[in-house]
Amino acid sequence: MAGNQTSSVTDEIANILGREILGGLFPPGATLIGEEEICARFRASRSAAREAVKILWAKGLLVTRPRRGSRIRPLKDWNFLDPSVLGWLRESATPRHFITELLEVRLGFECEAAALAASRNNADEIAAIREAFEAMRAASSGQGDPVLSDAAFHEAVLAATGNRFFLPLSALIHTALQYSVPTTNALFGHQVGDLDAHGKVLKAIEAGDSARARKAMHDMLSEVLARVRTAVELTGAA
Amino acid sequence: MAGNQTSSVTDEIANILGREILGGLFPPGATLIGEEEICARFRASRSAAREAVKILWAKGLLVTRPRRGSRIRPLKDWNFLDPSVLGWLRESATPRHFITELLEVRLGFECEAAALAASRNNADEIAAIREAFEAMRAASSGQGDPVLSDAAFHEAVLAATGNRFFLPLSALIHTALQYSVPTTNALFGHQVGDLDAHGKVLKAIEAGDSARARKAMHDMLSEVLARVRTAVELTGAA
DNA sequence: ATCATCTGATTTGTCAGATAAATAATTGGA
DNA sequence: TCCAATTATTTATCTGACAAATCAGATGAT
Repeated sequence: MAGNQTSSVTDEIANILGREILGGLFPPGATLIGEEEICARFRASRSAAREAVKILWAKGLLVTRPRRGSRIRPLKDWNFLDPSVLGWLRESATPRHFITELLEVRLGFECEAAALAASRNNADEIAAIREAFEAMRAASSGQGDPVLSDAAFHEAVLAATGNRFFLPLSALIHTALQYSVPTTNALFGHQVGDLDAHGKVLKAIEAGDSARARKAMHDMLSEVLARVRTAVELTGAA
Repeated sequence: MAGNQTSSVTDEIANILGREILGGLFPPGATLIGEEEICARFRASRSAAREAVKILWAKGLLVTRPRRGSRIRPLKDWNFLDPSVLGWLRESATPRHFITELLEVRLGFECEAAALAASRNNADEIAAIREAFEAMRAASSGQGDPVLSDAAFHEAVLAATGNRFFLPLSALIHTALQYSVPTTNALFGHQVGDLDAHGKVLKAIEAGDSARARKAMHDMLSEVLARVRTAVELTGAA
């Protein structure tokens, strides 16, 4: 992910401030630095500063009012499932708690997603799951990125639900994998067992067996959770 | 919901354009009207127009590029769980499919949330669930808003998970209830049975019984789903 | 004729400065 | 001490300008 492809001034400001907010530099209830100070700090115009703050506002991180400045909102209003917010959080999160939290949520909706994908039985979308599975197999023998193919598998399952509200959760999965796959791989080597688990999910969905798909997904994620917990104990709690 | 409390120019533009995008006026791949046209249409400055577009960008609806304008992104990139996006979608959604989709997702994560809330066993947060339950009881006899107290109950469960990533889902619950409660109430009158179902969830969580909490939540949501399907059949499919 | 390159037009990105509106802080009077 | 008017500060909006990116068409070479 080297490509720091010269993002715009506005995005740069939004990213840095977002990172600082998620990192705890501006906790809920605090007030962000004012527009003028943002301009000075980033050597940018007020337009850029304002648009950056609007981005943070759009993600639920703060509210702005004349004279009062930008006040950080309570955590319950933060859009933790937003891709950018997840990214900012990832950079400052304590690994142990972070990955456990992500897996708890995945355990909730991914099992249901697998069940729905099986019941929906859409040929094209199931084919996409199969392709991602083949990519994972290739990646397990060194051909391709294991994180990306793994993420593609799970995202394909979400798409196969035919339910729009599952789609935004792919960002969470992506973040979780970026975190957990390298960690567990470093300790246990390539996860051939994980490939089998994914295969079981795929087969259950192909068979249109909702209950089996749900269980296969549940088993797989529980396994990952157990492995991560083991890894944490070995490396020491963060 | 009378309070159209004179939102800012920027918000006004973002709301209207967001509604139009979610309503299908600008489908994925299409290009939004340009900044100049936005200025003309809303009689606003370019600053306001640009900040509005930035909001839509922040929610994943579009990408902007010089000369190419704002291109609407594919559905998979839309932040369907964002409160504003949900609101815009609600205004133009076909009721039958919409409410079913929402319940499918709730069935996924709310059962897990109830189980987590039970295992976490945080006294303060469980007290909040109980309070919301009492508010529901009051609302069922005409004292207070049934939608708000119902939403408060479910949001309290999410908060009791101690997991930040469940919090943003409260917007989805709120939207779902605004939709389903009036619909089912109109057909079946006040839902006393629903109150019992909520009571079972509360008791399981208070007892710290994860499995029972999960099942109670599942039973309740399945019941709602069944009721909504019945209601749809009675009123005619949309 | 086909392709690459150059030129111009169009649209977003950024900057600068000014005025309006909202609200916190201060001040003055009763 | 308390309340009301005033002042100061911050965001909200507007205007106008230039920069940068990119598409479309013209130009030229092979």
